[in-house]
Amino acid sequence: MAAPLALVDCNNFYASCERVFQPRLRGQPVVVLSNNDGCVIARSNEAKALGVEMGAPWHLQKERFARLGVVVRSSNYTLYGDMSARVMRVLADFTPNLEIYSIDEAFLGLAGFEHRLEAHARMLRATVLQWTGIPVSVGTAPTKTLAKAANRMAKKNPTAGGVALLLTEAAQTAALAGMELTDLWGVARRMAARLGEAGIHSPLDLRDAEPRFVRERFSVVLERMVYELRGLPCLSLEEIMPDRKSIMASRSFGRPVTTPAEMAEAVATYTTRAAEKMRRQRLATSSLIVFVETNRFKPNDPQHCASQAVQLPVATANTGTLISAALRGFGAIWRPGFSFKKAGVMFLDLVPAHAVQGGLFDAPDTPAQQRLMAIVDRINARYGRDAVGFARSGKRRAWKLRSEHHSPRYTTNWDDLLRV
DNA sequence: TCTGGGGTCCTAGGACCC
DNA sequence: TCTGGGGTCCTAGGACCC
Repeated sequence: MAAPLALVDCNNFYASCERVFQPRLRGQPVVVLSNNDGCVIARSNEAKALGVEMGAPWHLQKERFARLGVVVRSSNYTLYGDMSARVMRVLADFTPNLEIYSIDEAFLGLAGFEHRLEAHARMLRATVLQWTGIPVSVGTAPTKTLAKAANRMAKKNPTAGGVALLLTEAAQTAALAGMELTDLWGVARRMAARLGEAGIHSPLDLRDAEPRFVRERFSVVLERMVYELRGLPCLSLEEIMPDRKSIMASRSFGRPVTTPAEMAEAVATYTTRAAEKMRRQRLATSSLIVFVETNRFKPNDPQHCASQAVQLPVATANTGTLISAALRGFGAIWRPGFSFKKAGVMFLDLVPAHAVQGGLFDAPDTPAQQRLMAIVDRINARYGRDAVGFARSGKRRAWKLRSEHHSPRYTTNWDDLLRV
């Protein structure tokens, strides 16, 4: 059998975070609301038991919540991010192979723990609870897809104690028999409908389907799922988190926005926020999209949803440059006479940005350049963060050198660099 | 009045190249 | 009748996830 892995998932994560800091909320129905307090994005078990739906618009539920005694919290993403980091640090003590999958989930490679998988899972669960106050569920299985299913069992089954293992085919068959297609990781409503048309009505049907048929009729993704359900791993543990491929900042407005000045301000604000996020991840962009939307929930109002891509000559993480580019794009899609509900900015074509303060950015391409960047980083760490940077002029890549004794100059000669 | 904010991957089709 | 074939890149749109 493949080396087992575990999926650890924080229970009702945002609601649990609120409880850590307000213990009196324990045992009470708690919901957390989205930005602008628009709709429900997290529910405690007690709230779920009362029939509170995910995504329920708050303005339609206010009175009902009050009647039922549901405690309502506005979301606090900074807090949740911090709690997430604490949980992940504890998990790192329980495996050498950790993949942080989302703010509240992680996969743990468990090679070497085969002889005590259940005890390990229970110890992990107790430790996370004790050190962070967050309850988690642990699902252990030979593949990620089955670990997801195991995790679901651990959550649903009150006698499981938050831990479930799907290590044998018999256990896997029994578990899948109790699930709907849409309970599977990667199958949502539309895909389930299409599968139904092909005579696949349950997770067991899918597991036992012919992989080639599934690939031809559907996709390679679904074919992989067939194998995963059979216990043959197709999705590996990704311990190194790859760089983001896009970064977005967008918001719905609390009230309709009709003037270009207000819209432009929103675009500038979101651009600033996205640029901050991007710099935190040491990335830069040469391509952005700005978009605006009217209120899609008011079909009788005039609708205008538009987006505009803007290309920059070089990758940058400079807020001013990005704002002026975003506003240029905004100018192309702004139309008077509409009530806008939402706007946003997305950065694409992200490249590693080795920061040059106030300068240009570009990414090292070749392995040789990457090795050189490691040297550059060390020089900068020792002599100040922008002692050496690099830039690009047209298609020509050049290193930008600075020191106390020389004015900045560009070079393509590595030996120059090593003399700095 | 009021309905989230992020992300990823795959596919299909067209342009273009040799 | 047939009208090269293979490869890459780009874009738009769909589907899914947390």
